[in-house]
Amino acid sequence: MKLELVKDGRNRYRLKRTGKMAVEGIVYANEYLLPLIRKDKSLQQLANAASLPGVVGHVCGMPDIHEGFGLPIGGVMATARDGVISAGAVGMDINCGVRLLATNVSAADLSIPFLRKILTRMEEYVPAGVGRRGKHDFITAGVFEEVVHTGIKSLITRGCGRPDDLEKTEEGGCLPGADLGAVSPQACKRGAVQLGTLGGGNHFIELQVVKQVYDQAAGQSFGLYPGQLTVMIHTGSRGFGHQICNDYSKTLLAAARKHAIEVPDRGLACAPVDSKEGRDYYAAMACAVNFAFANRQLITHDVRRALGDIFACAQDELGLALVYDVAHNIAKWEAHSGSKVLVHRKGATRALPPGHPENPSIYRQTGHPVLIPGSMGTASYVLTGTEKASEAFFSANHGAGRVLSRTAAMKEITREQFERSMSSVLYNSRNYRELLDEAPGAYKDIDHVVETLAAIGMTRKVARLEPLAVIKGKD
DNA sequence: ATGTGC
Repeated sequence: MKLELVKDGRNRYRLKRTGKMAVEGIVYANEYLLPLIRKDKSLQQLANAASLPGVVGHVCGMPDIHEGFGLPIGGVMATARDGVISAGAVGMDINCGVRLLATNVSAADLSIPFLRKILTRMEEYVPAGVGRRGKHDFITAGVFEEVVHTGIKSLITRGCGRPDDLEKTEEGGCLPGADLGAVSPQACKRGAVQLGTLGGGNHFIELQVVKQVYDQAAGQSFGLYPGQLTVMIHTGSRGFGHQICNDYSKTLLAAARKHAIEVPDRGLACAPVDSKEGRDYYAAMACAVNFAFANRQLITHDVRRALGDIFACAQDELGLALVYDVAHNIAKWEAHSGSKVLVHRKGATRALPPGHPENPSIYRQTGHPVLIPGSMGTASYVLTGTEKASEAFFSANHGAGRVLSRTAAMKEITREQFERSMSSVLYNSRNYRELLDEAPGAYKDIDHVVETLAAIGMTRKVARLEPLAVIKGKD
């Protein structure tokens, strides 16, 4: 199948309908990003998604798009009530997402040894790395079950958080419709012991400094100002979501066959939204979504404790207010152009415009914060959405996006390149090879990625954050 | 992303 990508305005391309595509694709890229996007199977994967039953509007590729399992990472696909739901279009790490905490501390006052002390204490409190288990004894099987059904509220009522954390989390930290009855015993077994752990790969806890505020009003509303120390947390649903995605990829493949749905790629295995298999996947996915919100909540609690310890003061003297928490691997029912559609975002962030009723009331005027983590040596951004993003179901990119696979990064990036790219950032590893697959050189240029949408008014830049010190999971 | 495994 020959794919045709036609430029249609600045930084915007239409992927024309061909073969079995029911809708067109839209891809956002500038001149630097477009050749990178053409290098892998992203466009073919978008075209595959466009052929699924009940897909509506456009399938969209964000500027950080790259090849994934089924739907590309950086992809958005919406389906109607009579359409399908796909686990591969949500991703392996269900509700992978980002949180930002704002301190009232000036970053310039912090010495390198002091930052190192904070890193060490955070590492003590938050287990990091593949397969690690959580340290909080109160997370019994009963609490786990409560958490997956009620999200972050159950942790906040147990003293692991503040009341205002609730309204500063997407969906209030709980996606409705979760049912642990739809989750395999194996997934429960993995999940119950992993709450409050960081994981590996691109997950991190990072100390940052607000380098620039572009939008004073939004910056003020979000509590951000130049020179301020912030903490960013990037993690997801760990082995729990991973197991659910694997389990349901098989279930949904069989279901597609049963319902006579032609699946263009097993990564896009799917079932009708309104079938037993479709409803079960949604109920299981919602469990993993709530687990991931709770995971970031518990890590937030541990980060607040760690900073309180090292600064030797009460936590709230340091501020440490939650700015916001966004999901970037999720499927949700949302109203778009007057009808409810199931928006699958995989490596894409919801970005509601100012005034949109789904914004939390404290951010109604500005639009909620959209958090975009860079790679570990590069800047992160805080953005807001705009009305112009409606064609993308109010979505923005989710990060920088890979440009080298993990294996390619291990082969191609030298020690000198790694050390140069990390020269101004503290990190928690003695051996650079442990972090090579996450080197800044393995990622696209975050400034290009963010600018691609900002330049055409699909997002507005609010603040740029630069890394000071980072904890990554190591094996 | 992930006990990196059908």
